[in-house]
Amino acid sequence: MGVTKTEIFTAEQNRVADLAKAFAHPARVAILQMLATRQACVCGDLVEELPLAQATVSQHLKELKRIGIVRGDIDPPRVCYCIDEAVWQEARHVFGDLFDSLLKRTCC
Amino acid sequence: MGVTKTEIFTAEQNRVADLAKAFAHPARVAILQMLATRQACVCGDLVEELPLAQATVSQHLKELKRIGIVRGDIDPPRVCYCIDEAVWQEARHVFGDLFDSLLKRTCC
DNA sequence: AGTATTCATCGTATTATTGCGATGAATACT
DNA sequence: AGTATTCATCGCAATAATACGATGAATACT
Repeated sequence: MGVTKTEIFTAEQNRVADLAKAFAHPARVAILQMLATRQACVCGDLVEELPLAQATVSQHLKELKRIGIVRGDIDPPRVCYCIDEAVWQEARHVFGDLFDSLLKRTCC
Repeated sequence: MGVTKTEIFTAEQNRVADLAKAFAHPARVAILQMLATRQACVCGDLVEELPLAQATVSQHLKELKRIGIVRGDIDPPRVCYCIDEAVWQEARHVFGDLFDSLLKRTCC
Protein backbone atom coordinates (compact mmCIF):
# COMPACT_ATOMS: atom_id res chain seq x y z
CA MET A 1 0.00 0.00 0.00
CA GLY A 2 2.96 2.30 -0.02
CA VAL A 3 2.48 2.73 3.70
CA THR A 4 5.24 1.46 5.94
CA LYS A 5 4.00 -0.32 9.03
CA THR A 6 6.41 1.37 11.42
CA GLU A 7 4.43 0.30 14.47
CA ILE A 8 5.25 -3.36 14.01
CA PHE A 9 9.00 -2.84 14.18
CA THR A 10 11.24 -1.90 17.07
CA ALA A 11 12.21 1.70 17.71
CA GLU A 12 15.79 0.77 16.91
CA GLN A 13 14.86 -0.71 13.56
CA ASN A 14 12.86 2.36 12.66
CA ARG A 15 15.72 4.62 13.68
CA VAL A 16 18.21 2.68 11.57
CA ALA A 17 15.85 2.90 8.63
CA ASP A 18 15.43 6.64 9.13
CA LEU A 19 19.15 7.28 9.39
CA ALA A 20 19.76 5.10 6.34
CA LYS A 21 17.26 7.20 4.42
CA ALA A 22 19.60 10.16 4.79
CA PHE A 23 22.10 8.27 2.64
CA ALA A 24 19.60 6.51 0.40
CA HIS A 25 19.60 9.12 -2.36
CA PRO A 26 22.70 10.19 -4.29
CA ALA A 27 21.77 13.85 -4.02
CA ARG A 28 21.63 13.59 -0.24
CA VAL A 29 24.93 11.70 -0.20
CA ALA A 30 26.45 14.53 -2.20
CA ILE A 31 25.00 17.13 0.14
CA LEU A 32 26.23 15.32 3.24
CA GLN A 33 29.70 14.88 1.74
CA MET A 34 29.87 18.59 0.98
CA LEU A 35 28.75 19.55 4.46
CA ALA A 36 31.11 17.05 6.10
CA THR A 37 34.26 17.99 4.24
CA ARG A 38 34.07 21.77 4.02
CA GLN A 39 35.76 23.99 6.48
CA ALA A 40 32.90 26.38 6.18
CA CYS A 41 29.25 25.55 5.91
CA VAL A 42 28.27 25.99 2.34
CA CYS A 43 24.80 27.40 2.83
CA GLY A 44 23.26 28.15 -0.54
CA ASP A 45 26.39 27.21 -2.44
CA LEU A 46 24.93 23.73 -2.47
CA VAL A 47 22.51 24.78 -5.14
CA GLU A 48 25.31 26.12 -7.32
CA GLU A 49 27.37 22.97 -7.08
CA LEU A 50 24.51 20.57 -7.55
CA PRO A 51 22.78 20.20 -10.89
CA LEU A 52 19.40 20.40 -9.23
CA ALA A 53 16.87 23.15 -8.85
CA GLN A 54 16.88 25.22 -5.69
CA ALA A 55 13.49 23.86 -4.68
CA THR A 56 14.74 20.31 -4.99
CA VAL A 57 17.84 20.94 -2.89
CA SER A 58 15.70 22.66 -0.30
CA GLN A 59 13.50 19.62 -0.09
CA HIS A 60 16.43 17.25 0.41
CA LEU A 61 17.71 19.54 3.16
CA LYS A 62 14.29 19.45 4.77
CA GLU A 63 14.41 15.66 4.84
CA LEU A 64 17.93 15.71 6.30
CA LYS A 65 16.75 18.14 8.98
CA ARG A 66 13.76 15.92 9.75
CA ILE A 67 16.12 13.01 10.37
CA GLY A 68 18.24 15.32 12.47
CA ILE A 69 21.59 14.77 10.82
CA VAL A 70 21.69 18.33 9.48
CA ARG A 71 21.03 21.60 11.23
CA GLY A 72 20.03 24.85 9.60
CA ASP A 73 21.20 27.89 11.52
CA ILE A 74 19.55 30.97 10.18
CA ASP A 75 21.69 33.98 9.46
CA PRO A 76 19.20 36.05 7.53
CA PRO A 77 18.70 36.03 4.74
CA ARG A 78 21.04 33.07 4.50
CA VAL A 79 20.82 29.71 6.18
CA CYS A 80 23.97 27.96 7.27
CA TYR A 81 23.64 24.21 6.98
CA CYS A 82 25.82 22.02 9.12
CA ILE A 83 26.18 18.40 10.05
CA ASP A 84 24.83 17.76 13.53
CA GLU A 85 27.85 16.05 14.98
CA ALA A 86 25.91 14.21 17.68
CA VAL A 87 23.54 12.64 15.18
CA TRP A 88 26.45 11.91 12.85
CA GLN A 89 28.16 9.94 15.62
CA GLU A 90 24.87 8.27 16.48
CA ALA A 91 24.62 7.09 12.88
CA ARG A 92 28.22 5.93 12.93
CA HIS A 93 27.61 3.82 16.01
CA VAL A 94 24.25 2.49 14.91
CA PHE A 95 25.68 1.28 11.62
CA GLY A 96 28.91 0.17 13.24
CA ASP A 97 27.03 -2.05 15.67
CA LEU A 98 24.89 -3.38 12.89
CA PHE A 99 27.85 -4.27 10.71
CA ASP A 100 29.59 -5.89 13.69
CA SER A 101 26.64 -8.17 14.33
CA LEU A 102 27.44 -10.48 11.45
CA LEU A 103 28.25 -13.92 12.77
CA LYS A 104 30.06 -16.75 11.05
CA ARG A 105 27.63 -18.80 9.12
CA THR A 106 27.28 -22.53 9.16
CA CYS A 107 25.21 -22.86 6.04
CA CYS A 108 25.20 -21.72 2.41
CA MET B 1 9.34 13.68 -11.15
CA GLY B 2 10.00 10.76 -8.83
CA VAL B 3 12.86 9.90 -11.13
CA THR B 4 16.32 10.00 -9.62
CA LYS B 5 18.94 11.56 -11.86
CA THR B 6 21.56 8.92 -11.20
CA GLU B 7 23.63 9.98 -14.20
CA ILE B 8 24.58 13.32 -12.65
CA PHE B 9 26.16 11.77 -9.57
CA THR B 10 29.36 9.82 -9.15
CA ALA B 11 29.37 6.04 -9.21
CA GLU B 12 30.45 6.09 -5.57
CA GLN B 13 27.54 8.29 -4.55
CA ASN B 14 25.11 6.04 -6.35
CA ARG B 15 26.62 2.96 -4.73
CA VAL B 16 26.35 4.48 -1.26
CA ALA B 17 22.74 5.37 -1.95
CA ASP B 18 22.01 1.86 -3.14
CA LEU B 19 23.64 0.22 -0.14
CA ALA B 20 21.83 2.61 2.17
CA LYS B 21 18.57 1.58 0.58
CA ALA B 22 19.10 -1.91 1.95
CA PHE B 23 18.78 -0.42 5.44
CA ALA B 24 16.25 2.27 4.62
CA HIS B 25 13.17 0.25 5.51
CA PRO B 26 12.54 -1.27 8.95
CA ALA B 27 11.41 -4.55 7.43
CA ARG B 28 14.68 -4.88 5.56
CA VAL B 29 16.63 -3.97 8.70
CA ALA B 30 14.77 -6.73 10.52
CA ILE B 31 15.50 -9.20 7.73
CA LEU B 32 19.18 -8.30 7.63
CA GLN B 33 19.48 -8.56 11.41
CA MET B 34 17.89 -12.00 11.33
CA LEU B 35 20.19 -13.19 8.55
CA ALA B 36 23.26 -11.72 10.22
CA THR B 37 22.74 -13.14 13.68
CA ARG B 38 21.46 -16.64 13.01
CA GLN B 39 23.73 -19.59 12.94
CA ALA B 40 21.59 -21.06 10.25
CA CYS B 41 19.99 -19.26 7.38
CA VAL B 42 16.37 -18.84 8.16
CA CYS B 43 14.95 -19.36 4.71
CA GLY B 44 11.19 -19.06 4.82
CA ASP B 45 11.12 -18.68 8.58
CA LEU B 46 11.43 -14.98 7.88
CA VAL B 47 7.81 -14.89 6.88
CA GLU B 48 6.75 -16.55 10.12
CA GLU B 49 8.68 -14.13 12.29
CA LEU B 50 7.70 -11.02 10.40
CA PRO B 51 4.18 -9.65 10.56
CA LEU B 52 4.13 -9.23 6.81
CA ALA B 53 2.61 -11.23 4.01
CA GLN B 54 4.80 -13.73 2.19
CA ALA B 55 4.62 -11.73 -1.00
CA THR B 56 5.83 -8.61 0.78
CA VAL B 57 8.80 -10.39 2.38
CA SER B 58 9.67 -11.90 -0.98
CA GLN B 59 9.73 -8.46 -2.52
CA HIS B 60 12.04 -7.07 0.16
CA LEU B 61 14.35 -10.03 -0.40
CA LYS B 62 14.31 -9.32 -4.11
CA GLU B 63 15.46 -5.77 -3.43
CA LEU B 64 18.20 -6.99 -1.09
CA LYS B 65 19.35 -9.42 -3.76
CA ARG B 66 19.34 -6.64 -6.37
CA ILE B 67 21.67 -4.61 -4.16
CA GLY B 68 23.77 -7.72 -3.68
CA ILE B 69 23.91 -7.80 0.09
CA VAL B 70 21.84 -10.98 0.25
CA ARG B 71 22.20 -14.21 -1.67
CA GLY B 72 19.48 -16.76 -2.28
CA ASP B 73 20.78 -20.29 -2.63
CA ILE B 74 18.08 -22.56 -3.88
CA ASP B 75 17.56 -25.87 -2.13
CA PRO B 76 14.27 -26.87 -3.69
CA PRO B 77 11.64 -26.24 -2.79
CA ARG B 78 13.25 -23.98 -0.20
CA VAL B 79 15.52 -21.02 -0.70
CA CYS B 80 18.28 -20.38 1.76
CA TYR B 81 18.93 -16.67 2.20
CA CYS B 82 22.29 -15.52 3.40
CA ILE B 83 24.23 -12.33 3.86
CA ASP B 84 26.83 -11.96 1.14
CA GLU B 85 29.82 -11.36 3.34
CA ALA B 86 31.83 -9.54 0.67
CA VAL B 87 29.09 -7.01 0.06
CA TRP B 88 28.49 -6.70 3.79
CA GLN B 89 32.14 -5.73 4.26
CA GLU B 90 31.93 -3.41 1.28
CA ALA B 91 29.04 -1.63 2.96
CA ARG B 92 30.92 -1.49 6.24
CA HIS B 93 33.88 0.19 4.58
CA VAL B 94 31.84 2.52 2.42
CA PHE B 95 29.94 3.81 5.41
CA GLY B 96 33.01 3.76 7.61
CA ASP B 97 34.91 5.98 5.19
CA LEU B 98 31.93 8.26 4.86
CA PHE B 99 31.55 8.67 8.61
CA ASP B 100 35.29 9.28 8.96
CA SER B 101 35.18 12.13 6.47
CA LEU B 102 33.64 14.56 8.93
CA LEU B 103 36.03 17.43 9.56
CA LYS B 104 36.06 19.88 12.42
CA ARG B 105 33.87 22.79 11.57
CA THR B 106 34.75 26.43 11.86
CA CYS B 107 31.25 27.79 11.62
CA CYS B 108 27.80 27.29 13.15
C1' DA C 1 -1.78 -38.86 -10.69
C1' DG C 2 -2.89 -36.21 -6.62
C1' DT C 3 -1.57 -33.32 -2.81
C1' DA C 4 1.26 -30.31 -0.04
C1' DT C 5 5.07 -27.09 0.55
C1' DT C 6 7.83 -23.31 -0.72
C1' DC C 7 8.63 -19.35 -3.00
C1' DA C 8 8.37 -15.97 -7.10
C1' DT C 9 5.70 -13.11 -9.78
C1' DC C 10 1.59 -10.62 -11.44
C1' DG C 11 -1.97 -7.39 -10.79
C1' DT C 12 -3.77 -3.84 -8.17
C1' DA C 13 -4.40 -0.21 -4.72
C1' DT C 14 -2.38 3.18 -2.04
C1' DT C 15 1.09 6.16 -0.44
C1' DA C 16 5.81 8.16 -0.83
C1' DT C 17 9.40 10.29 -3.34
C1' DT C 18 11.57 13.10 -6.72
C1' DG C 19 11.75 17.24 -9.30
C1' DC C 20 10.69 21.84 -10.66
C1' DG C 21 8.24 26.28 -11.67
C1' DA C 22 5.97 29.75 -9.26
C1' DT C 23 5.19 32.24 -5.38
C1' DG C 24 5.92 34.13 -0.86
C1' DA C 25 8.40 35.49 3.44
C1' DA C 26 12.29 37.70 5.47
C1' DT C 27 15.97 40.53 5.34
C1' DA C 28 19.43 43.92 3.52
C1' DC C 29 20.57 47.71 0.71
C1' DT C 30 19.71 51.53 -1.81
C1' DA D 1 9.30 52.94 -0.67
C1' DG D 2 11.71 50.12 -4.10
C1' DT D 3 14.86 46.45 -5.31
C1' DA D 4 17.72 42.40 -4.71
C1' DT D 5 19.03 38.18 -2.28
C1' DT D 6 18.12 33.97 0.00
C1' DC D 7 15.48 30.32 1.03
C1' DA D 8 10.92 27.80 2.16
C1' DT D 9 6.72 26.24 0.66
C1' DC D 10 2.87 25.28 -2.51
C1' DG D 11 1.10 22.98 -6.39
C1' DC D 12 1.66 19.92 -9.90
C1' DA D 13 3.31 15.87 -12.66
C1' DA D 14 5.63 11.65 -12.98
C1' DT D 15 7.84 7.71 -11.04
C1' DA D 16 9.04 4.65 -7.09
C1' DA D 17 7.92 2.02 -3.12
C1' DT D 18 4.94 -0.63 0.00
C1' DA D 19 1.66 -4.16 0.72
C1' DC D 20 -1.15 -8.03 -0.29
C1' DG D 21 -4.30 -11.44 -2.62
C1' DA D 22 -4.12 -14.54 -6.25
C1' DT D 23 -1.79 -17.38 -9.16
C1' DG D 24 1.92 -20.16 -10.95
C1' DA D 25 6.29 -22.89 -10.99
C1' DA D 26 9.09 -26.32 -8.87
C1' DT D 27 9.70 -29.94 -6.00
C1' DA D 28 8.66 -33.68 -2.62
C1' DC D 29 5.64 -37.06 -0.77
C1' DT D 30 2.00 -40.08 -0.91
